[in-house]
Amino acid sequence: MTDEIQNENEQIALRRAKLAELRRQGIAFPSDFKRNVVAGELHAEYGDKDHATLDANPVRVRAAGRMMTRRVMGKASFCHLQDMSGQIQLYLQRDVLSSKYEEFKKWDIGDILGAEGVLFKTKTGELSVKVDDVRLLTKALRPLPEKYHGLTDQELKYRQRYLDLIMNEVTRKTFRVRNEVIRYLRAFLDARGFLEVETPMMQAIPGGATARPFVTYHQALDMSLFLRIAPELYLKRLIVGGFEKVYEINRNFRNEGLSTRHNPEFTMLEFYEAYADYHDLMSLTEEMLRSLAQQVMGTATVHYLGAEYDFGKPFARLTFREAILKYNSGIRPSEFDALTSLRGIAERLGIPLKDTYGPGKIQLEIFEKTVEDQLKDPTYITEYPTEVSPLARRNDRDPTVTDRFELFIGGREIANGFTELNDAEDQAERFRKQVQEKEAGDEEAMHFDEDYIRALEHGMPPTAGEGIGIDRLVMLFTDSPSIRDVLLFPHMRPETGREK
RNA sequence: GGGCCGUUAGCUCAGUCGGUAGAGCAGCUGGCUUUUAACCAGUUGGUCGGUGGUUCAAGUCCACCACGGCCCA
Repeated sequence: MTDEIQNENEQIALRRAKLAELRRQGIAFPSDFKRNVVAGELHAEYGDKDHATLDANPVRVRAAGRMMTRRVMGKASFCHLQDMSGQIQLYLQRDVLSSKYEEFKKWDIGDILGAEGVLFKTKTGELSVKVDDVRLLTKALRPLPEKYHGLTDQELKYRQRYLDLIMNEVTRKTFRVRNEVIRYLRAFLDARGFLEVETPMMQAIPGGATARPFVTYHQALDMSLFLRIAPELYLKRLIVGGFEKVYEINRNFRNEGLSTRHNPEFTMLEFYEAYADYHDLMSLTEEMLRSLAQQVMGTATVHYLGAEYDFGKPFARLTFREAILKYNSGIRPSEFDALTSLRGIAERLGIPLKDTYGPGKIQLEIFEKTVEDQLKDPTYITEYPTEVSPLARRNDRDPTVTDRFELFIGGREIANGFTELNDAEDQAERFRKQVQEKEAGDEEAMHFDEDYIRALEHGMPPTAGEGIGIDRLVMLFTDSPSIRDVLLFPHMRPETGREK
């Protein structure tokens, strides 16, 4: 503690001294100031009133917020208060405030103030409060970043998000949009009779996706538990139970590397509808995203990293096979299915393969390497190989592919959906195959979930289900290059004694 | 995991050929009763990310490490 104080810079030391004086006076952290307006309301209601009108009809207001700027001109001063809705300027005069004006001059940028007065317009036409009473509500001990450039250091923006939020309107906007996106998706599904549910985040058997899970430990039960990689198998148990339309918006956890597109915890929307198939979900998703863009952006055209995506047009549709052949002129249709020719293609493309890979897995690797990032405009890819779709229903015409689709926008996977596999015996067979792959060393392969098979044996109606990555969707709608920009507190490595 | 770039005052950034650290904002002192990147005058503030090395001398050159950014796998 002593060390900390000695190491602190002089600005902090000075602010601590000012706080100590407030404590002596017994007015350090008051809680009784009640505001009756926020800045945004004032601008909306009185922003267009002229000076004479405001003078003739005085409007008394009590506002509170963080002091962001300050201009002291001897016997009068201006400052801006910032609250959740915006900023309002205060005008303070010594002749009006007397000793409180001298107090005000000791306060610092970053302090939280409460002020009372009447609205007026300055010479330059800015709506302001002519203050006749003002109090310091919270002393800030640390100085804010520079007023003009603000906080621009990416690392500080992520690690000290509170500062980023204080200083950057763009950041505040991003997280408001995130909230709007989620609210809209809820409303969209609620309006169509879907029931929002919550299923376990800690699971004894992680399932519903191919990914490496985090492991945690339950003391009382003396057992390992996994943080979920997907809610899928629980949501389908609810379909078996008769909740025929369900959805969940919640966190998934995957034990993989960090990148501009991956955070260890991320938010997914998953929804399931009985008596629907994957074609129904493609239509529903298209409608959902089109109206979401319209609602959140006010237009169906989304601008992302310099490109433009029109959600108003019908989304393109290609089968998985068509897509690979379209973007690989060197691959002949006759080479597409046989393991040996596929291995040759992968080798030419420099894709490392494991012995356990079947044709479907190799096709998927080729797809990810050569097709995915070219799918800029909203595009559905359908009929993924059965080998890499262990929870999806087989296609009636071709059992080596499934009734599945993924949606790509801007070269990134946004959604993944399929007609669910409701054949308990086929599902058990697929699980056994996954277990074999796990035993062969694939840490992402699935476990055998006996209770899930038992649930299917009770009969699950024909059902379609889908997952939509909320973070990636929000990245699109906020023009954010990194997933970290749309997570309030993205995962960062510890600072390790570099505290500033 | 690999490559490239970055880390200097609270914040935003300069720093030449290796010669002992600079600006703007913020802060402090004084002036200023409609300012708004307020203005005018003066002024404080540094473990140059860390450790080691080369050198008479390192913010600067070298090695390793930490954290971050971008690209690739």
